[in-house]
Amino acid sequence: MKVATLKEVPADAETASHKLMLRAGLIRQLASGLYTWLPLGLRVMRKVEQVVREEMDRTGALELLMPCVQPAELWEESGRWHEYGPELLRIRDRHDRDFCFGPTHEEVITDLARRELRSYKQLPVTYYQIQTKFRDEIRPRFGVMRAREFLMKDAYSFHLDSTSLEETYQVMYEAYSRIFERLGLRFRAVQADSGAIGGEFSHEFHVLADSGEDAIAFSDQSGFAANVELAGAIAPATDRPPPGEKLARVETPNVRSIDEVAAFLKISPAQCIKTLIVEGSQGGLVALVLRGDHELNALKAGAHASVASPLRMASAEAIEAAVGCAPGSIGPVGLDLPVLADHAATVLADFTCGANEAHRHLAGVNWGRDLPEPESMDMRNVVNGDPSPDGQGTLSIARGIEVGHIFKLGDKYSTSMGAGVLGDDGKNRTLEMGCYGIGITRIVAAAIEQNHDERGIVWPASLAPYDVALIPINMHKSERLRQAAEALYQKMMSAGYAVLFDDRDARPGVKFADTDLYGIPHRVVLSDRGLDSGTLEYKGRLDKEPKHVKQTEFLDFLARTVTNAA
RNA sequence: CGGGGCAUAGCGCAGUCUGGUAGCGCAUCUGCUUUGGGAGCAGAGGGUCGGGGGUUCAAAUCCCUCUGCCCCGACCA
Repeated sequence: MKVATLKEVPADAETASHKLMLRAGLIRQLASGLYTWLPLGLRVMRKVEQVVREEMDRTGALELLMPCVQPAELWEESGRWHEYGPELLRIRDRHDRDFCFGPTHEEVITDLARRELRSYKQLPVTYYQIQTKFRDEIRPRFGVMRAREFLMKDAYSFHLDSTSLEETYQVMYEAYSRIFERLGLRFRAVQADSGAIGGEFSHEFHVLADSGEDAIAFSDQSGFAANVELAGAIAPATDRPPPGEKLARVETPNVRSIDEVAAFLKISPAQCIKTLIVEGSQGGLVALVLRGDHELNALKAGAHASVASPLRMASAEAIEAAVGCAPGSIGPVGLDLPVLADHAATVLADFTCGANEAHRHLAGVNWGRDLPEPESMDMRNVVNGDPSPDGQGTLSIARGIEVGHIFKLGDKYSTSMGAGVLGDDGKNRTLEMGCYGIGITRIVAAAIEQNHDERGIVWPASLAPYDVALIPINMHKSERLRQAAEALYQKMMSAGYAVLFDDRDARPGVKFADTDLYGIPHRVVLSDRGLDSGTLEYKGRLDKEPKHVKQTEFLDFLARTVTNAA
């Protein structure tokens, strides 16, 4: 192992996986969002690739490889040359022709399909590749978790009709589940928004980890699971209580946020409402009203006809001009803007809100009495304890890292790019498409997020760069130990194990610490002491104490202990 | 892109306010001692102080400018 480990972490690493990948020598940064994969890291990446490839092959998908660099013409055809925005890295060749570095491959595969697929008899078919992608992320972060250049498995399926697409979608769903199981990851498949790639329906696969960037909601009593972006909040079953208090204007000097208001007035945030001003779809502004302890769901709110989509918060100046006060003192009473309220805010009585004057709030406010009944809709993020949208059980919220995403694309690309086949009636039929992605490099980071301790990485067997670390103690002073260690190394290699032979002239503590940092699942220590007693020492990465195993029985012992020998 | 920060040896940092011989820890190399959880001692190498301009007798330090990187928000595998 020629790459040095680091005791100190580069200052710009924040997450556990990023720090550990740098410390253990898996990656080195070249520039923002660009990483070199060092030998140890590459071995892990290849492991992920291998599992993904095996499971894709098992579904009958066919591997191919498309170029990273793609001609602009194809993107013009699909319309995405203009839609995709600055995340698409555009480049020009020596003839001044436009190209991009592919962030995804729908255009290229659809172009291939329209050339190669002639007859319904060739369907259904699924192609996949494991290829480098480039997305010029606004803000790359967390090491390879959100890099600009990354390795992705992307698959595309082609069908005569939506029934066939549905079948393959199911096959992929199951293949994905097997992949993440085999990789030893705790994961969850959830309903998701299909985002910029387009299409009607999709699932995301999330590796569960507290550091995850996504929030996912799942029911304790049914299979319901969805990205919080998408999880419906059920309107409260209870009716609004009748007004019990008189409308009152209260002085709230320098009190702005909901938490500050609640603390100042000694009430619960759930008894306050917050009013957010967003841009309307026809210009102008719209007021969105939520219960104080709830968060706006931009996707839900943006879906309303009168709200600009995607949702855009109004600027402070626009608010000042329309309302006459700064954000922080806004409320729906007497507001000359369309008001949309979340269901949970609609059922509040005697609530507190901004007075549309600096340093003042209103208390004891009631819909219908003090201001018109609002239009009520679902526009908040679900929270822990909400009822499940399918009516079964309550929701829990967990953090997740999105490592896979499957879409039904329908005919979005096949129509715009003219991809069809002849049906059995001799007429041209537009292809139905599905697309299925897995972030190979992101999985490496996600696996570390989920599997590490204070000493370093703890690889699941299927991801470990080596099965076993072989550590001779003071080998450089003992010729018989050297011979024994090398003989054992050869024996283990012949038995099919991937062995990291730490033959450095280093002190044992250094080797132990590095082995733990690398996350090698199994460790074998060979010493003069052991040779004298005919034993070897074995310790699993998470074991507290080592075991002593007779040399003669060692390979049998390994065979029972190491589960993932190649 | 908006907001905030950083840039000094491979890594982590001090020095900058108040201009005057560029430092510390780790890592690296040599020697000796040591050798079961990141050894000790002695010595050594390693820097155009991110780039460019300016002020000054003198700039890591002051001024201008450019660049890179990181963090917080919208996007995504």
